[in-house]
Amino acid sequence: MPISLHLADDPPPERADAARNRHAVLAAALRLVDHCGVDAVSMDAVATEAGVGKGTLFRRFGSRQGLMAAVLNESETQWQAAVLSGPPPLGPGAPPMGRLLEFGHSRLHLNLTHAALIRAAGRAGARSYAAVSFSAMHVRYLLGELGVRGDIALLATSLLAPLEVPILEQQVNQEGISLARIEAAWDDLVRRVAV
Amino acid sequence: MPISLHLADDPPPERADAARNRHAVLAAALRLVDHCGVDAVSMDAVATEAGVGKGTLFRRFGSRQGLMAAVLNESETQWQAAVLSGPPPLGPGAPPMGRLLEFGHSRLHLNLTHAALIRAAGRAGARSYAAVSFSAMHVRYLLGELGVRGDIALLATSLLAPLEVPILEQQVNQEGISLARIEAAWDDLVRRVAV
DNA sequence: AATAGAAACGGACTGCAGTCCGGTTATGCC
DNA sequence: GGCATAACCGGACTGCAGTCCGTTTCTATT
Repeated sequence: MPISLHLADDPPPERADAARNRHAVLAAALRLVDHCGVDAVSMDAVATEAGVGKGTLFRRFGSRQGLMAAVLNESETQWQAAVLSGPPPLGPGAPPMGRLLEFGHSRLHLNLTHAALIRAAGRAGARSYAAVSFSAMHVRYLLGELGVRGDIALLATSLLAPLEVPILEQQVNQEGISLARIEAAWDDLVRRVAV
Repeated sequence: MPISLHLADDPPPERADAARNRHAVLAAALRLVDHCGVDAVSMDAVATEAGVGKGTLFRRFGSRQGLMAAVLNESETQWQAAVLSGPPPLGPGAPPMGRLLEFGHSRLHLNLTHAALIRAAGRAGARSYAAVSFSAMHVRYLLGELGVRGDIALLATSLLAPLEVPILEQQVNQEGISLARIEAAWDDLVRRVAV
């Protein structure tokens, strides 16, 4: 009596020790990142903290960027859930324009909060595919609801681009622009784009 | 009878051997980058090719990013000259909207052409300060000419953001979007923003 | 329960970015 | 022209990302 069946064999099932090690590595990485800051965490340190060999880290996560992307994914998943099914105006229930503006503010703050981690994750594995494509999909949907005409997909990209980490960090750290002003400018941009 | 006077002593004058070495390093780096591609060029290789020690490279350019930024700067300078004083519609003489659209297309192509170098230059020294601030300044100026109302500085940033390398590479390499479509979408964005 | 085979493990190994310090060379002054 | 000083030079050294391969551990089958 098998406890879990494995029907479509495309993804070969993960071995028990592999799963255990993956969780140990993720927990160790999260611990070290919280404690020392992203940039001070080396792969050797994570391996030692997790009690595994270095080869294991690279086998499971491919690279340092991949590991950081996996750590980042923990919080991104929560945020995505809040967008898809949390309370309005971020979640469903509010009018589309209200949701869109709230979405931008929320993403802006999240990008600044996780700036170092997002940078360390680079474009490996999860980020440029999970976070970016989720956000793009959601903005496309809201632009559709608003009845915006034109190349919705690229308009969505254009609205998300000014919220990217390097740009926000330039504005906040180099030019000393306040968050309130950035939010207001983004609201203005959205209103101009959304007819 | 001194050949060159040095009036304001704030920047202490560069020693002759230092200048010679800097040119040798830049020439060697450019040669190697053209020949092997940016990512295959190591600092040791540049030092050997230029016939100097590794310490010299790091003294003059600070980091690999700094060296790549210096290499990049050679072509950026040419482009800036074309924008400021070249033939219209990129240079002065054309109506502002025409210049703005041409500027975007030009920057888009340049960013894709130099994508690897721009990425390697990161946000060191020149890029996030020369190229970005030059572009921002120019777009602010054109938006002013167009009579656009609002937070011109941040609107300029918002227009430039979708032209950044990571976003263009995602669109072109991952999603297979054509350059023509990206150009058209940017034109559309500009027209929506510029009232 | 024993076994065969495949997948995962781990630590020694490589290559590169960046640092450091003793030696060298240019410049300003006498 | 000679000398003192400060800047520059260069290569050996460190630490980390990523690789490789012999060894161990799991799982399916009988």
